[in-house]
Order: sequence, then C-alpha cells, then structure tokens
Amino acid sequence: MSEVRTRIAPSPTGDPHVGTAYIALFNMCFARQQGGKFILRIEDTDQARSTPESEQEILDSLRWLHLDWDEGPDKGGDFGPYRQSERGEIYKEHANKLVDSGDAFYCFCTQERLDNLRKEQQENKEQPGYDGHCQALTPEQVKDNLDRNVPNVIRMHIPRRGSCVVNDMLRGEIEIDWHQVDMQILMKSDGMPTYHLANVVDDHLMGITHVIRGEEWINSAPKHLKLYEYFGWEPPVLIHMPLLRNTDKSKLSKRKNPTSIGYYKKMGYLSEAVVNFLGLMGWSMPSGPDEEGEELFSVQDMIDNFDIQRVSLGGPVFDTEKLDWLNGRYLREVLSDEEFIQRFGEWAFNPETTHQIVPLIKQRVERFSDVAPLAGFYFSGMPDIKTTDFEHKSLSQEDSVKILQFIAWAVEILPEWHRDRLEKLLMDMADQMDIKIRDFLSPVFIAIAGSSVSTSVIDSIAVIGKDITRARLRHAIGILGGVSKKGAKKLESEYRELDLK
RNA sequence: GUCCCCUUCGUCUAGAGGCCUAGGACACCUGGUUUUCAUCCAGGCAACAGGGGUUCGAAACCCCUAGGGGACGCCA
Repeated sequence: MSEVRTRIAPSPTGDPHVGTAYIALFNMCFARQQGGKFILRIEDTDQARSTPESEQEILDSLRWLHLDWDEGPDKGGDFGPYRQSERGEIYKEHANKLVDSGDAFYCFCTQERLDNLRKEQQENKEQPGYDGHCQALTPEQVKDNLDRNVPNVIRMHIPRRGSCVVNDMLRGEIEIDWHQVDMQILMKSDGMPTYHLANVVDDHLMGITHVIRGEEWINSAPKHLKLYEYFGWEPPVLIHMPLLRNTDKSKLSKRKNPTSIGYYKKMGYLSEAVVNFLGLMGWSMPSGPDEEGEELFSVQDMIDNFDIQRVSLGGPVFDTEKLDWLNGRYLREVLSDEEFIQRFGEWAFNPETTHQIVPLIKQRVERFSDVAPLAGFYFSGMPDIKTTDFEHKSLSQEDSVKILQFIAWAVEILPEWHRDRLEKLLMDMADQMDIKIRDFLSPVFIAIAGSSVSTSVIDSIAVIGKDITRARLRHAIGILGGVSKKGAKKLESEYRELDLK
C-alpha cells in the first residue's frame, strides 16, 4: 500500500480551537507512526467568515503546540496550493464533470423558495431537504437560465432508495438510508465550492489515505462516499473521533469553556502539557504487565506507542483540572531550573507585552518595588474577587452583571483588538445604557484587574487580550451569581436594542 | 421530529469472555515529611445505565429499554 497521508483542515473563521488541535494531534500521530505524511490545508471557502488573521492565528497556535505538518500553505509541497480559495478552478472543473456525467445538476431555486420549503417540511414533520425541483428542468431550460445569468448552484444527485454503508475504522459499519441524505449543494452561487465537494476533491488530489475527523461528520459521510463513487476514486479510510465536551456533556463550546488555544498559552500552560492533555482525551498509553500506562508523555512517546484502535469512543469532558496537575508536573519535574527561567521569561517578558505595560505603570510608580503589585494582574490567572468587591454607590449587582455580560458579548464580534476601538465600544455602550462611564467601568476594573485601584482598564483589556478578557469577565459574572437561562434571554433582547458600532 | 453515534468511579481512563473482590490517574478526605504553605509519601472515598439473552463463566458478545450527544445550512 502507498504512503499514509493524513491532514488537518481548519477553517479560518475564528479563534484557534482546542478541538482543531485535538484532531490535528491524532492525525499527526497516526501519520508519523505509520511513517507517513501529515498535511495542513486551509478550508477558506466561506468567503463571508474566513479571515487571513484567523488563518495566521491558527497556524501560529498549531506551531506553538509543535503539531508540525509536512506540507501546507506556508511551506508548500507537491500537492498545492494548500488553501482552498486558491483552488477555485479545480473545483469548478470537477463540478462541471459531474454535471456532464449527470451526477449533479444546476439548481436555480431562490433562497426564499428554499426557506419556505424547509419551513413547510418542518411543519409537516417531514425530513427537511431539497425537493428535487430543478432536477426536472430540460437541458434547454437550463441553458436558457444560464444564458440569462440566473443565479444558480450545483447540487449532487442522491439515490432515492436504499442505504449507504459507511465503514468507520473504529466503529465498524454504519448504515444510513439515502432518504436521510439531502441533495447537497456542491457549488455555491458565489462560485465557491461547499465543504463537501472541496473536501472530497482535495483529499483525493492530495493523496489523503486516512481521514481522521470529528464525529459530527458521520452523517455526511454518505455524500462524500457518493462523490468518490461519481468521480471513480477510491475513498480514504474514515475514522471519526469522539467530540470534546463541556462539563454538561454538550459539544465543547466557547460559551461554556475557554476553547481558544491562545487562552491556554496566555494562562501560562506549557505547550507540552496542553498537547499531552489532549492526548489523554480518548487515548491512553498502553499498560505494561505490572504497571499502568504513564500519563505524562511527550508527543514523540505518543507517536512511538500510537495505535488508533486504542481510541475510546465516549466523548471526553474537557475538564482542565487534570491539565493543571499535568502542567505542574512539567514545570517541576520536566523542566530544569535553567529551562524554567527561560520559558517563564519568554512567557512573561516578551517584548510585545512588556512594551505595552511599562508605559502604563511607569507613571504610577515611585519604586521598582511598586511594580509587582501594580502589574501583577497582567500575569495572574483569575483575580481573587468576592461579591462585595463589586458594591457600588449607584450600581446594583444586577447592573454589574449586565455590564459585564454586554461587554463579553460585544467583545466577541469586535473586528480588531485595539485600545481605541475598545474605548469607543465601551463609551458607546455606557452612553446607550445611560450610565456614566465612570460608574460603568467600575465593575470592569474589578473583573479585569481585581481592584478599582489600577491602570486604565481599557488599556489593560487591550494588553491582556481577548482570551483572558473573556475568561475574566466570565469569572466575574460567575462570582456575581451568574446569569440564569431566563435572565440571559432578557439580557439578550436588551443587548440587541443597543446600537453599537 | 427523523436519522446516526455513544454509555466503567464526580472527571480522564485500564479492560479484546475466566488474570475483576473491576486497576490507575485527577479531584476530594485522612495521616506522615516540611518552621508555614506547596511539593513529596502513605491510606481512604468512589463506577461496569437498566432489563433480557448467549455461555460452564459476561464489564466485555447479541437484543430491547433508558440516558447523553451529534447531524438534519448556498457554515465548516
């Protein structure tokens, strides 16, 4: 059999996610253990949501974790380009091939018609899906529409009867009825392919032999297998990993958990510990005859002992308590004093943040000994705060929660993380909530700096960054008793009333 | 709602029909070491979702039920 090739295919539409790193780790271990190659491909076919910044951050994060790839947009390879937005012609060509062979068809249905159709189907409790309307079009009608530049998409044909057997290396045979599968859009009206087409075409063209991905893809596997069949290609081996979970067992989400890799870096975790912890999710070192498998292991150890069959299928809860313990072991058992000094220095005193912090504290100190108390919160985890710290002459506890929650939401969609942008946002918000900025910022000081005596809170937010800001706001809201489900609804509608720019 | 996946201590997991009186780790509790604390060491608490089969024998294999999760987009 030819060389094993696996890939990680992140979509640059947000913060680098630990789930991406998780899947990357298993792809990398499998490839390395098999003596194969591990490829990075950027799936940026969603033009509305993909950003170059996000791509950069994802690459940086994966690099930080040493999940190194052999081919990718940054280092090239024989199967490029490795960014889907640069492969437009390839997809077009392949989609056309399917149209010509009769395995796909043009669809001219409007968004409105599809929305109504879906609504109707849901009301009638039918399986939502395309009704095949445009399949009935004659070649002449299609040509006519095309000539008149009617907006269109290309959809794949799906058998109406029978079922598809998906063979998963870990789960065995999974049978899914074809009538559960929609006539998937392959090419969007903007000329870009959907995930399903791009993924299949690229995996084939890039020689991917094993697709290791999240469990959420099981249900669309029939579409993918059908595409391989239409093209006359041999499908890769499919392996669906369990999904990382929140404490309540739902799919890991940033609303309930810090999911950004950047958060763990900024909180002062070692990349080795983070990767090690990820390796403990659904996998374990084999035990010897008289000893249990060691839980502290390097990526190389993991590769040396890797066996994909050892993956357990129950969705692991991403509970960082064990990560804390593991990180502590790395710090005190694995790192020498010299290494500790170096690694700590790199973390705390990198020129970028130091240059931002010094001007803020310089004007407020009289001795160097004043620096640590004043700047400590920049480097700390969550501030040690109590409900009473938020007591304020004109703000109730509910007001404080509201302010913090609104900021948390607003900050989420901020296009750029810059002090002036933040300032404008907070000023705007205070103004619209009809609260004096001075009062408005009071709970923010406590949440971010742990004290009302501190450097400018807006500058502080700018320095500590989105990940830590988000975490501290969440932490403070938690201290204040949190937001109930009902309360959240009310807050959300109030929040939507605000006109924030 | 329909389909699919999953199910061992609170959490991460070991377990490939007899080695299971179910093992380890985190967390928690107790004790020891330490001027304190942390570390470290010793000990403790704590689970096979339920019910039916198959078998001499089931945590493991099969079926049903329940619970959890996921998917049902011109998102990936």
